[in-house]
Amino acid sequence: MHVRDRRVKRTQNLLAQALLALIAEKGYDAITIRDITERADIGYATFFRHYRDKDELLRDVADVVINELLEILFGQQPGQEPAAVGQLIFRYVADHSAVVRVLLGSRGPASLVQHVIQRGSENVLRQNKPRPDSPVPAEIAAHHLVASSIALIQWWIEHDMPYSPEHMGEIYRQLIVQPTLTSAFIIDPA
Amino acid sequence: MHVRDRRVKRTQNLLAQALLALIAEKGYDAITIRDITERADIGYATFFRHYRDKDELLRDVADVVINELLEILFGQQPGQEPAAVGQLIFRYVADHSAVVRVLLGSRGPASLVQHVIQRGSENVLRQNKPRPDSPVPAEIAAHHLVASSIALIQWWIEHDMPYSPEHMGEIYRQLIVQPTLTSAFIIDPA
DNA sequence: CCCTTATGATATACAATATATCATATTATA
DNA sequence: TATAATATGATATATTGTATATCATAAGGG
Repeated sequence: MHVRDRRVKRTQNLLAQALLALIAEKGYDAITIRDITERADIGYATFFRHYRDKDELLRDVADVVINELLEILFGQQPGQEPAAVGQLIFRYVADHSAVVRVLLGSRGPASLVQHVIQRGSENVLRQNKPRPDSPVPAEIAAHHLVASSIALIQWWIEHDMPYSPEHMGEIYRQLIVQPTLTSAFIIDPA
Repeated sequence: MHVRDRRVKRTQNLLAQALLALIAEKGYDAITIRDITERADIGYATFFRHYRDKDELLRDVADVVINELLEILFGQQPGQEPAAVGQLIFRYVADHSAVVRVLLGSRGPASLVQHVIQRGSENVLRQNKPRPDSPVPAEIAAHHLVASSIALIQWWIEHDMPYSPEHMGEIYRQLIVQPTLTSAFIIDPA
């Protein structure tokens, strides 16, 4: 197992941190590559030795967070208490609000949110059994579940988290999880 | 009432049509202002006599469609059949799929979708009476209703509309309208 | 019909991307 | 620790796209 050159790791870390800080400051679109390299105190040309463009760096940064969140959401036993899962989500978001705000917020690129929805839907479909007689196709239900979860998180973050994670978990259950599960999936109790 | 100079109207129309065509072809971000003016067969500098930048032109174009859609959704009597409203939405989308695909699709900018959600939520709140004892705040319910409607439309469009508007209307009712209304609003029958 | 104004064509300043080169410093590893 | 490999910094440069200014011409309004 090769440990990559420390210089590379250092550079990429500095670039990632610089990008996150800058998105929070002025939004993704307004950032130039020179902004990033100056903030990271890295030579301008060095950026292109690691990433083709801004988007590639962002994807790299985002993957870490996305995998972490998906792990929390789907890394556990299926058939778990839906309310408990909701609390877990909003606790995680609260604990990582700086980064999540950047990645899911309106200041980040839309493509990222689409990517998260894509990966989340696949997980939902993998872990839930569709109800055969439902007029709501499982694919749509999964997409709805994930997309509206993200929308709810976005609302919460953009309004500076005015309700507790517990409260949001309950809202999440009532507005999203319960209706989706009952109308499109078979609920298997533990 | 002043009728604006015909030349202005003509130029802005040409720019709008060019933008829509180009977004469909290669996505919003990839478009340059020179692309637009060449497609519209308009002088490059002329663009800036009408719009500050690409985004301003897009907003101008989008407002027409957004107002039309909101008119359909909320211009009618409240307490209407939810299923009927759902069908209206998906019929409208089907009839204007080229433009809607551009405006709500992944190739357009995220800010537009946020704007639609914002305006839609305000309308929902204005036309529905919140249930006082609900753990789900009306503001969140309204946001959820609109945001997940748009997500559903996006799914439908991006999958080339595999189900009929009637079927989508039923899915819409079951997955979104019914749960949202029952958990956060007072349903008043006609 | 005449005056106003929108447009086209063109030039130019400027900002940002993307690549190339070469000397230097850092790292891996034998 | 010595040596070879390579990542980095600094710099130059080509390219692309934005944004503004100017002036002659054409189109439209009253």
